[in-house]
Amino acid sequence: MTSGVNPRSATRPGPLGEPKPDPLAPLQTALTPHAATLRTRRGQNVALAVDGSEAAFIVRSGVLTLNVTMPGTSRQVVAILFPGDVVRSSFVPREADGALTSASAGELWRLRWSVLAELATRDQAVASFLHEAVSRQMARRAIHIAAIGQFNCQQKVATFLIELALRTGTPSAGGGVAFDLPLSRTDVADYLGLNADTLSRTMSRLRSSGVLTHTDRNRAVVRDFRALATLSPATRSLIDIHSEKIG
Amino acid sequence: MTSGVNPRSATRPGPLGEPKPDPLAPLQTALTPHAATLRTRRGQNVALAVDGSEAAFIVRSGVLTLNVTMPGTSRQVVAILFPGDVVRSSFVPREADGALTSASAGELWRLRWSVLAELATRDQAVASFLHEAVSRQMARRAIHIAAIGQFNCQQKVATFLIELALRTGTPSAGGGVAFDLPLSRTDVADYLGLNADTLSRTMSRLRSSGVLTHTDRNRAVVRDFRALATLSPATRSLIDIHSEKIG
DNA sequence: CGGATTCTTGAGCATATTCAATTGTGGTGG
DNA sequence: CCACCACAATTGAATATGCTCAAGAATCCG
Repeated sequence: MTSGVNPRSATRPGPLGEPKPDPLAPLQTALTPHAATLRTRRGQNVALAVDGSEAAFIVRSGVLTLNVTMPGTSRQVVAILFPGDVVRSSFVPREADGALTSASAGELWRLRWSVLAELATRDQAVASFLHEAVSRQMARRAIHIAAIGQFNCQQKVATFLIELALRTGTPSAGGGVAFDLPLSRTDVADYLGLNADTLSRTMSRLRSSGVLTHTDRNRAVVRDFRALATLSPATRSLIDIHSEKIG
Repeated sequence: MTSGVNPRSATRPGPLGEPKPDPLAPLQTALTPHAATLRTRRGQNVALAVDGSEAAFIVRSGVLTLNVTMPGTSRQVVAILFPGDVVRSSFVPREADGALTSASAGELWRLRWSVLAELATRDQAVASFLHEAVSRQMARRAIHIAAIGQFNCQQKVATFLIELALRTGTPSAGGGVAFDLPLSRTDVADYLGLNADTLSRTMSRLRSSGVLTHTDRNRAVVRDFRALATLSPATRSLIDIHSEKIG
């Protein structure tokens, strides 16, 4: 059974092939004694609170989505979470039907927030990691908000593809970039504030214009990264954020 | 000169009139020795970095907007900042033309981030304040993202009005809620991912349907809060977030 | 009071949505 | 191995919602 689950997700090679060290390695000894390790499968939901009290989650591997559904509207994917990202239960407003959903097989650390906060007061590395993780996520959300609010359909899709290509892409034959699409069309549409039908149409247009190729339903190859890059107003910001994450 | 500047902004009475204690009072002695106090006027821009190094800003009074402009698109207001909110330079991605703009007269504390981070390691109250401030903001952004991504025009406008009414509203004669509109139509439109014309039209419709009244360009009265509340899918979440902020 | 903004409003238009039909995929069991 | 089913994705035609552009009204500020 090789389908669905991406065997590379645990080791996660860097963008365009550069190997990436695990940024959580230094924290492992500090955190693991207090953290529960959760293994998730595609589609699995993770409860946002541990018996009523606030929890913190640290993504070890895989991809998750943080979702919110306001009454009477369809779901909104508030953020796509990658390894190194941190979520607190309180990041999701109450009465908003929040959910943390695994998009691929992966691993999570879960701690009570009170415990993690306590650890942060003792261990400066933990405190600093938390601050930086949250700060990175704020910057990404700023891009996301700008994309949802100001971009047209094609720009939104291009932005999403570039985001993924930079995160999990590897060079493919012919100068392209290949990467997994851990999210379903519906997930992506809910992330971008688009209709799934419209999204599908837009991706088809990208495919027929030669920018994109699908080897598989869950895998894409960007044949012409340059062309794609010019389609998204956020390209420069995304590249910048991504290179920071490494250095 | 009473115009534009809201004389209440310094003391800031709570929602619907309950007096609200200054949540920053306990931190005053810890922070003020290291913070520069900036007084802003409506329309003023605040530089996001202090001579090249990362800065942190804590809103004392007034209202600010955090803006981002991707090349080739119009501006997006990423967040509206109220007293108690914290912003780091790194919350804005590079290459995104970030700006921190004052929407009303107000006061800011500015520190180098390195200094604030250092203070947080010594003083647990500071650390805890930072974590909670960021967490609150994450939750608000989740609502904002859901609003931009999923709501229609009327729902977006209703959501915005409720947000402001809960924040800065005071009961007015006849059971309504009166509050300042510190943002221009264009600002609000950029916040909601709408066209300014469309926004104006929508507010006119609310006005002619009796929900809303304008005494002044920068001041609004919600005559029927219930009716407005039913127009926004995020009402319950907003109320919840707002009541948390007090308790 | 006058000039410059900002806001409002209308008419026509464009983009994305809706709804429905069709095709494609992955998984299951014969 | 194939047939089948359920689900996801694609595609088309009609529609709706919000946008553009332009003109006029209101308000701000010197």
